[in-house]
Amino acid sequence: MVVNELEEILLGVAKKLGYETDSMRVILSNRPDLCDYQCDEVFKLAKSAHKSPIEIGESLVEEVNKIDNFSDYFEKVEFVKPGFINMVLSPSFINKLLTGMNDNPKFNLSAPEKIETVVLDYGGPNVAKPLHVGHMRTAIVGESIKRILNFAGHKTIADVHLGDYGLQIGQVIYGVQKENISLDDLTIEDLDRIYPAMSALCKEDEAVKEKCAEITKELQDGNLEYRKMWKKIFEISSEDILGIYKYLDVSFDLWLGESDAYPYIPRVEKIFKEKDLLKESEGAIIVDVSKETDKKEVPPLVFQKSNGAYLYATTDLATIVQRMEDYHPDKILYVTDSRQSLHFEQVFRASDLAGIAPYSVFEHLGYGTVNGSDGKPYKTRNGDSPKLQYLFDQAKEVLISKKETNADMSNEDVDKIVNAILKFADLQNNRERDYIFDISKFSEVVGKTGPYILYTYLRIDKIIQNVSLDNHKITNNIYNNYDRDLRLKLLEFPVVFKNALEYRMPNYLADYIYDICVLANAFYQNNHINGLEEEEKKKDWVFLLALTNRMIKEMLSLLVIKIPTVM
RNA sequence: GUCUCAGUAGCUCAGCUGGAUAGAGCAUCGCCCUUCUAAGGCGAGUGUCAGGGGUUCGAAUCCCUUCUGGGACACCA
Repeated sequence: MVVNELEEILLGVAKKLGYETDSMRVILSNRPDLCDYQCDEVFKLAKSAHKSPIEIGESLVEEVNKIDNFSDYFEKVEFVKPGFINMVLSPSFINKLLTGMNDNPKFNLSAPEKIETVVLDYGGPNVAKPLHVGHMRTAIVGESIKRILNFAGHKTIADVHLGDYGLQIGQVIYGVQKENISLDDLTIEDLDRIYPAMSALCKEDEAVKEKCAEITKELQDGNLEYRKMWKKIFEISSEDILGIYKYLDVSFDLWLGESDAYPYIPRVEKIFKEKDLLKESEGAIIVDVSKETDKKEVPPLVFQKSNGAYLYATTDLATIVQRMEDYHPDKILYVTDSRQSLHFEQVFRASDLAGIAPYSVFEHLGYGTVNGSDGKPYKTRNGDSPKLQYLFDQAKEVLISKKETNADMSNEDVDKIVNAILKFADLQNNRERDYIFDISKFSEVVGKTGPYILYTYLRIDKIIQNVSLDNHKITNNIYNNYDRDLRLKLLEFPVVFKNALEYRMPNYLADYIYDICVLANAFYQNNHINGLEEEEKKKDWVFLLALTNRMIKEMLSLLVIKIPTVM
């Protein structure tokens, strides 16, 4: 990639001059009026060499200007006080890199040093409760990170990890019994109603809470009647969940859940017992996961409740055993609400203590709490959060009302655009931040939105459709600043992607796609291609736009967004 | 109480692995459709980057501290 090549040149020069350094870090210019790329290492060299940065910078720049193939890389390299090396790339360098990107299915992205097997745990819907906005977040962020990992060349295994065996099931079973609904008549609407009601009731009534816990425990112990009810609830919910994931184009390799971890619990118990890690405390079995170095108090992990039932932490540990045995992953990533960070800290530590999987295998990728426009968190347990389906319907309605012709679009295209609206609105947020959910913002179709990206793609597509490139090799020319800006932006891809991958931040890609689209819009509106008589220029530009669109399409797919046929 | 995350333009946010003049979208106000799709483009204005200290040649970014708000803190997930 660009920065590597530039770094190599500068490092070579620095070493030739006898400066002791092993890296000359080059970054994208933050003063595009002055240069394309900059290097700020002069300050550090000055410190270690006990010389003035000006002296060092000027000597470096002088030497760079003397290299044989200078014009293969640069148009200009200059030193600017107090210590910046400013580089302007030559057209031939830019175009050489673009050609390389065009010839490479991954746009010159280098292969990973080690191909890792990564298990991703996202989605995590509770059977028994309707999917709400928070579930879209985990599904989309998780799916996007999965696709980013795959694009980078890693191997992924995505597990939906259904919440299908915890207390919430006990609550729903209790509710179904209480309302005396026969299993054959049970519907998703019943579940939507019963879960929030029972959840609220448990908070008020201790006796009901105990009863629900009791049911949960008996279900886990194999009570046939409860087992039958569980199966039915599971089936109804799964159908609903599958439908929504299908709509969102989110898919999983494994459709497992907490219940599938149960067979592994005896083994987990044995491992912990052998290491003498299980302690009794207040009737419950716990694992002490605190460390002396802890700044805060880390409470023990509750392995088994005093009534004998198992909890989230135990099934998570059992799931880790299962995953290590079946897939030997290098990493296990969990995409959940960041409020669960303490829980995962406990589980990761317990796993490490017991030698199931070392702490370094795990990453908890937390995302911000879903808040309302008033800044307060949605109380999902009380059913206050809007259902996901409502969100889809709302976005669709706004979309259709936006343009008369939209009513004539195929359902398929409408769905793709609705997906683009929601996902781009979601993924352009930094996933770690709290998430203000505002339905009008999530139905927005103008500005920095999914539709803007799709619109740009389709316009470009229309322009390039009629020109055949016949293996055209771009010339050494760059024709104007609109043109140059777009070319330079495309070169940033490997760095942007690398950051998105390393930090697991899809919003880096979202921002980047948007930047490309802004420049592409400016480019084609100021440079008419159709009717151009200069054949080479025309083909150069079509080449550029074709590459732009290929990249947009590929990156949209990393954001789980598909392109419609028309808009 | 302890820990933790945040506070950036009127609103919603990006930037935070330290760099030169802090960026987008929305909203507001102009201009551009007989011209490859106006869901677009061009132009205009707005900031004590919560306050205070520190480290550094250089801080929105790192450290300390105060204020404000969110969240977590063993038998929920």
